[in-house]
Amino acid sequence: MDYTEAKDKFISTWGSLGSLWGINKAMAQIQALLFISTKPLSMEDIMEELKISRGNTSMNLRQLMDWGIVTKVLVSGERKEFFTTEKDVQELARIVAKERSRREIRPVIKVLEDVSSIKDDGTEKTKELIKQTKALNQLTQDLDTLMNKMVNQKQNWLTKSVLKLMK
Amino acid sequence: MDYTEAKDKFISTWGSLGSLWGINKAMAQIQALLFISTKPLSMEDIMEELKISRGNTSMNLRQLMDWGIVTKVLVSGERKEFFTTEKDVQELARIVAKERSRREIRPVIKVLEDVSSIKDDGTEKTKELIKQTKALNQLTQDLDTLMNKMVNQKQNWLTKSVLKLMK
DNA sequence: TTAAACTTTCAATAATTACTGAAAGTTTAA
DNA sequence: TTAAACTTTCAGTAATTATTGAAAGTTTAA
Repeated sequence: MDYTEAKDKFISTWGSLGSLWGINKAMAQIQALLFISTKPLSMEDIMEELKISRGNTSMNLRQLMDWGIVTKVLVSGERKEFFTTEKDVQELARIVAKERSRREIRPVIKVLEDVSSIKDDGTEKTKELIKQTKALNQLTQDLDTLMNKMVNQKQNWLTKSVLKLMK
Repeated sequence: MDYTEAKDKFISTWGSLGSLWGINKAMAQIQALLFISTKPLSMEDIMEELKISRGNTSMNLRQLMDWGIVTKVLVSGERKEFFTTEKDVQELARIVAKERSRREIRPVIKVLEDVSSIKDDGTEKTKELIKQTKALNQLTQDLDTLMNKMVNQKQNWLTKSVLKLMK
């Protein structure tokens, strides 16, 4: 496997994987491209490399910036904008974990809290609904807490977490 | 909020959340319905409650069974099939974690291994590709290991994990 | 200023994914 | 057996989501 083949394989795999970490294909592919690039890329560069339109590139770069994964960089002497992504995988994972917690997990916890706190009218089905959504709420909150704890250990969070759990 | 409203809210929220844990809407809604039901439900029951077709119900139940989340139960005196889901949230989370590891994470690790082991031709871009995919591979494997460790603590895995990480 | 160089927006369209319903398949009771 | 009761399959269709490209918007250099 040569460079080009490996690069394409990485970008397309990472792209189709986007759904796993909650973003769309183009977004994931742009991030992948920047991730293995040795220097910041312009919109033209990205469009050409991934064969996607200007509009698509613009919208997805914006989203990546909203996530805090990609940043604009100024290249002196150049008028157009250039982009880079966070290059440290652990920092990247931290950002993704925090964003997903904020965007997806918290809102769910809110709904589970509302649903699980309806009035118990004494019927079996109401009791079951309350019991099960309470359990789900507890689990979701615990997982969210756990994730945030891991991710807030800053340096080498993963290694530290693995070590602690080995005991 | 009364029972029906709470139930509908739970089912629809859980359904739109399916993507978070990697399954489609109908699949997640069926699981949600079974999760708060006090007794096993037939295909008819599910179709009627969720207003979905027979075909859709059949296909999604099958998938839920493939995941190991839903099981057929025999109700004596009844000819048709009835279904229940795992009712324990922790066990449910363990199943989902294991399945996602098997279905999604392992295949990615495979690709990352292939890509990161291409021959270093000395160019900067090849070095960068190798370096970055190696880092990603390491991270992915560590997270997978961590997840499996947590989940294999069987009883009260979440609580135990949280406690260990608190230190 | 203004016009060239660049970016963003968004309506139209394409691609993907999910769903339906009827026909084919299977099981069971008589 | 057979026919009623049930489940599965899958081609066609609907719903959703992603993408394009051109017009509108913005910035900068002269």
